[in-house]
Amino acid sequence: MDKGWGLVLENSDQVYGFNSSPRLNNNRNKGLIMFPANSDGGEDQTAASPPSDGDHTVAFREVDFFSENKRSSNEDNDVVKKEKSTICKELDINTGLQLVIANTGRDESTVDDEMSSDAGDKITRIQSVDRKSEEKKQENGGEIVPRQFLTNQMADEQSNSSSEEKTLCGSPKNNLEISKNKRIGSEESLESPNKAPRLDPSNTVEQSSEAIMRKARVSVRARSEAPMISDGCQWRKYGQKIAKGNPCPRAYYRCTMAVGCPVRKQVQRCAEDQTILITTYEGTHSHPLPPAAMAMVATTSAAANTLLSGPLSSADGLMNPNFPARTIFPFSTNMATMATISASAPFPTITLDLTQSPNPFQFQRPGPFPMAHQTFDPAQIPSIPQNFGQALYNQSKFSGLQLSNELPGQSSHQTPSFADTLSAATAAITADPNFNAALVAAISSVIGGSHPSNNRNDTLDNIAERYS
DNA sequence: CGGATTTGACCAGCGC
DNA sequence: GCGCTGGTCAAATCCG
Repeated sequence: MDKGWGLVLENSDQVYGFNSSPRLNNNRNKGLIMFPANSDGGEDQTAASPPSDGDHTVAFREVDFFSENKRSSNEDNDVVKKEKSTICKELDINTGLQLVIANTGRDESTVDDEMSSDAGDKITRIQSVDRKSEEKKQENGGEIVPRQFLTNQMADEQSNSSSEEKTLCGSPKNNLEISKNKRIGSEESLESPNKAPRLDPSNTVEQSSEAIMRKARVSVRARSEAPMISDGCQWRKYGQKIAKGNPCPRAYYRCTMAVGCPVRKQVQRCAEDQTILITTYEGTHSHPLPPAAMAMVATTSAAANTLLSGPLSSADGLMNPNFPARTIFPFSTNMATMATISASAPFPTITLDLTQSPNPFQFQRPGPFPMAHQTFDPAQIPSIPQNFGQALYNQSKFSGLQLSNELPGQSSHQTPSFADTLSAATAAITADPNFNAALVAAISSVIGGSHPSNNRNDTLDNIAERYS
């Protein structure tokens, strides 16, 4: 993984100029996005073989949602490498299970105390017991899945894990849901486009690491009539399927920026709300990326790391099993999911929900940014490399955003909450040329980006103190 | 003509 | 073992 991770501000022109492929300029594979065009828009927005947007005739302003005008720094690269290295170490011990174990342990402690009071014990057991049988036990009710929330959605997910997208769509108000993998085979099948044999537990660390990275998914939900989100990478559609429970077809794309790049993404519209486009990224690019793609890559990769970084560090204070999920995430009813770490899905998935506002992409002006009423503590999500977070933070500042970890109940006149940040980012995205930076900043917050001006640990401590 | 998309077929995992 | 489902392949087709 030689791509950069840090983000450095650059001229956004470069971003938009990246996709030079004629295809990308016409109605094919145009990743893009999300804003209904202004009345005077006039841009040709025919969707290209969208998974399901054939019915959408509205013209939209094409926007490179994730195109980024930043470059990575070597420092950030190092940081990421370190984190990956950590994962590898874990994998070295137990390649196939580590991811699940790690996530399970972390999430259960992060999410729900009632269900995870015995987190440590579970981790131990899971490590020494066949995961399949373990899951079976849990699913049979003999043992509650610790990482899941006590929500209806959770029940739904346990009974129906066929589609993470569906799950997410079905309960937009759940801000954080955590679970674990259920299927390893399918995950591993993705390891190789050519149906490579399943991973052998004795595989090299590198292989396992890659496999794990591929398992992690980052899903982005956003209202968009456009067929696909532009993220700066070049994608080639290689399949389309009608997934159960969703009349909208799911399109499969593969990164074509480099031969053999394992990154794939799925694009599908939400069954409940077809204006919501769900883009799920999976894998790690095996090639240098253009600035335009940095943001998304950094985001998804960081998110993936978040999911895969192993048992949460106690330093983060997230291991406290006494955290009532709903207390930590007292989301208001009028706000959709901000960030979701899904476990019922076949893969550990973190969902970045950008559908907060009725239609965040219809925002007319950049500021003042709308303040969300819900709060989301980024600290509840395992951290990503500090430098990365710093870079994003700096970027966010550049975009006129402020990141914070406001606690639930805290007055918004202090620093904006995560939700605020995301909302702000969303708003900025809709009207600010630097929207990319804003988005990245917001997302980075979701996935744990840190920044010096916010006392993340203090926030956690406060939470722990308040709710433990 | 080259590259991307379409789409039916195929494969593997999972549940019954 | 069989059927269902998700994911992928690859030939046919489309398009600039």
